Amino acid sequence: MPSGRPRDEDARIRILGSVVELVASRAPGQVTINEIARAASVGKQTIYRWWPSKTAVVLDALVEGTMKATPFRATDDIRSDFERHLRSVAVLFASPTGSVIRELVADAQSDPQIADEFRDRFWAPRRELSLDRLRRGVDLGRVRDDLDLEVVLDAVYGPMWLRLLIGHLPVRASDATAIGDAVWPGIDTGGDFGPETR
Amino acid sequence: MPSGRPRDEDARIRILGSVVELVASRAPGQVTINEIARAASVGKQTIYRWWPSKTAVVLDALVEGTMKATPFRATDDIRSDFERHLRSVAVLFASPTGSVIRELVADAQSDPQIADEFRDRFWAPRRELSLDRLRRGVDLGRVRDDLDLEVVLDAVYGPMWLRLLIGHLPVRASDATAIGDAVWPGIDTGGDFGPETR
Amino acid sequence: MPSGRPRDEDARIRILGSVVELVASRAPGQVTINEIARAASVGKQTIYRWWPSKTAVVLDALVEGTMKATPFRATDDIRSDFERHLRSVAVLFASPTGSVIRELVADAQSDPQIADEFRDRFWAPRRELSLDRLRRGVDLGRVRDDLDLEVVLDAVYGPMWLRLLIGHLPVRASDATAIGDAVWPGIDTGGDFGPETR
Amino acid sequence: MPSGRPRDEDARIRILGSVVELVASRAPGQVTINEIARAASVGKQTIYRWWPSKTAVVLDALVEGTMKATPFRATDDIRSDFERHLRSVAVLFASPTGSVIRELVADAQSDPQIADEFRDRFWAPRRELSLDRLRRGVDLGRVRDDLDLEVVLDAVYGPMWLRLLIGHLPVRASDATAIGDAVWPGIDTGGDFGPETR
DNA sequence: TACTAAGCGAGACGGTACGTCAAGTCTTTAA
DNA sequence: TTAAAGACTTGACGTACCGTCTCGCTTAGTA
Repeated sequence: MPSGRPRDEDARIRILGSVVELVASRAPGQVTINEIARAASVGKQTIYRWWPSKTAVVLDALVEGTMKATPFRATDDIRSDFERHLRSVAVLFASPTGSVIRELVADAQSDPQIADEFRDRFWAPRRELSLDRLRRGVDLGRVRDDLDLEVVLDAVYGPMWLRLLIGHLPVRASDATAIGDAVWPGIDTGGDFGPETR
Repeated sequence: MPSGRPRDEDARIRILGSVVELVASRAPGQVTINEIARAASVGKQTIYRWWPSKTAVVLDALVEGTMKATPFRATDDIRSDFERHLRSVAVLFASPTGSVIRELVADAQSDPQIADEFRDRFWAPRRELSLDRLRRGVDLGRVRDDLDLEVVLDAVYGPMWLRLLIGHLPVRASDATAIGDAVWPGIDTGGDFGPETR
Repeated sequence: MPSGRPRDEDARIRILGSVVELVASRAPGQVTINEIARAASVGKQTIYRWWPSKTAVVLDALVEGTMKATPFRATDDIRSDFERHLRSVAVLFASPTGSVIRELVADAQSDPQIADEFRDRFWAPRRELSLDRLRRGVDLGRVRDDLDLEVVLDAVYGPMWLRLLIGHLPVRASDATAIGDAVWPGIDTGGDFGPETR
Repeated sequence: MPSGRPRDEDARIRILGSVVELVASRAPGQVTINEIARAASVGKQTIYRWWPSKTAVVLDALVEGTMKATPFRATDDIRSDFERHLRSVAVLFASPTGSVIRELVADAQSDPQIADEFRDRFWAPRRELSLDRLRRGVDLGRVRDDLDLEVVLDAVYGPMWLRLLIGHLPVRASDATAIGDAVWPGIDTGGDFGPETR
């Protein structure tokens, strides 16, 4: 039985909220721990008690805030499911959360531990969902079964991620269709199974 | 006619060399200007005299060091040209230069000016070459003409870049073929024009 | 031959000056390094580059500022020399420097190294002068030669120091005479040698 | 009639005991409230419920622990009484309590309130006893009646206090005699009244 | 051959944020 | 209501880098 004052759950929420707010309000990487603490009306020590670094807080804020932001609709029209998902990814990337992700990927370059956690807690769960959907397509006989599915996913989501991180082009929900147009014909079996047909 | 002592070209070379060496030797983003200066046996001021910031040095080191590292072979077998190029990209990303690129993309997230310069000096020139190759394919009638070519390029190079930046999978030259297998069938016109045929 | 930018002597002077000013302006021990740095228009690092701790700065400020504040007049009238010296000590203790000394003695209680330095650099030189004067009195046959001179000095200066540190009574220059009246008759040989006589 | 759980008297004793123990075991001023609480197996709040600050606890520990440690023998041999007292003071200063006193005097330099309390509760009661003894000597005609008795006491006890606080010489019981030798001849009336004579 | 102008290595400078530490307060459960 | 436990806010600490500055010295071109 734990004794002593329990962790202040409200403080935790205020901290994560302030992180998203601050990261979105300026260039990522320009947010300081002091600012977060002040914005959340919290002592710096309270942050360091529960997170090992600023980036760890940002990661928590990201994971917590986007757990259900990009759901996958599961129909038998796999391509359509993906395009729909791509659209929700685009919306997410264009939102303040997009800045949080950029900040995090940047920090992950210099901290392998953050990189691991980012992949485990943010990337992998989403990836798994996409992979499931793709495998379902293979099972249905609508997606080729001779492909490296990891490569397929990288090709499908690559455009969105690259534009977020490189910035050579804007991230637009409307590109979801263009991605489908470019990638899907090479992916599907070409069979005519009704709703899958185009 | 300029008087005074001329710029020490050797110092410039030592600086750019030390940058690559140091960035490769540890987690990117952990390299300090002081270390670079010390490693290059150079005063810090000499760096700031010629570059506005540490990241600018890194960018120069990158541009200088990769000017000819990923050449594009130009044949009429477009797919083959791309796969060959992808292989050279993989080799580059796996080399110390890969770390330099990661460092730079990380820094670009927080500094729009760096982002601009990175795109102008590193990304765009390569992109242009790829785009030219792709347009040539369209002209030859071997690549579909109804596609958003930017999206196609993002899909083709996305896997390599994503693996470099996210690290969910290793960057391997052998994946070049898998990328071709997954993406190309949706790109080409399916016509039988000889060398292009598969 | 030293290379690099030389130490900024003006900064050193500003720092020591600000220390005295700040220590005098409030309760000793309430002065922070940040305040000193700000008041001296100096980076905190500049302080830490040259002194290991705040207290070391305070000690330097004290030693530097009082090197000649309490001179000893050397006549053959030993008692008179001491009373004069006691008066200058009282004046020193009542000045801002008094606060600096209190701060320093306080810090010395918790840091043996500071205590050593304080004794070596502030206490001992003054003590030596007093001891010399007293020995001269012995040589002249006007001060008893059967006494522990260290004890005598502690008894002579004890009242001033105790009042500075304990604060049970004010430090007044006029007490110099009272101290002479109380202690001297037990110290001198009682002989009548002219100016020494009372 | 008070309800609720009664104050734990044992906790109070454990706290004061731990303070003395801890202050003696390291450089004074390095003891934290957390350590005291832990050593006394007590919650920090229990300390703050009964004392306003850490230093107040230390003061209580001092006053409580030394209430009868330096008694004054009252005979008609005033000098002898003082020397005996000086010896007990030396013993006290050399004991763990000496460290407590040093800590307290140090803290008193930066906190006038602590300084007041220290003087009221520790210094003044002892001082009053000494003063009484000295006045008795005046009444007996064995101590000069033309002296500032406060100055006399500062001169008599100064050596012990100075050595405790400055540390230029050790505090030794044997110095009590040397102090008597140096100071007393100037204090007494020189008359031959039997036991007082030397 | 001197003089002038700029570059050079070195390292101190003012400044900002960091992550740690202790003080004193608050909030829980148990007695 | 008090106690132990321990989380809380606050604010100073000492460190690390940044980008700028100043020193003595070097390396050209100009006079």
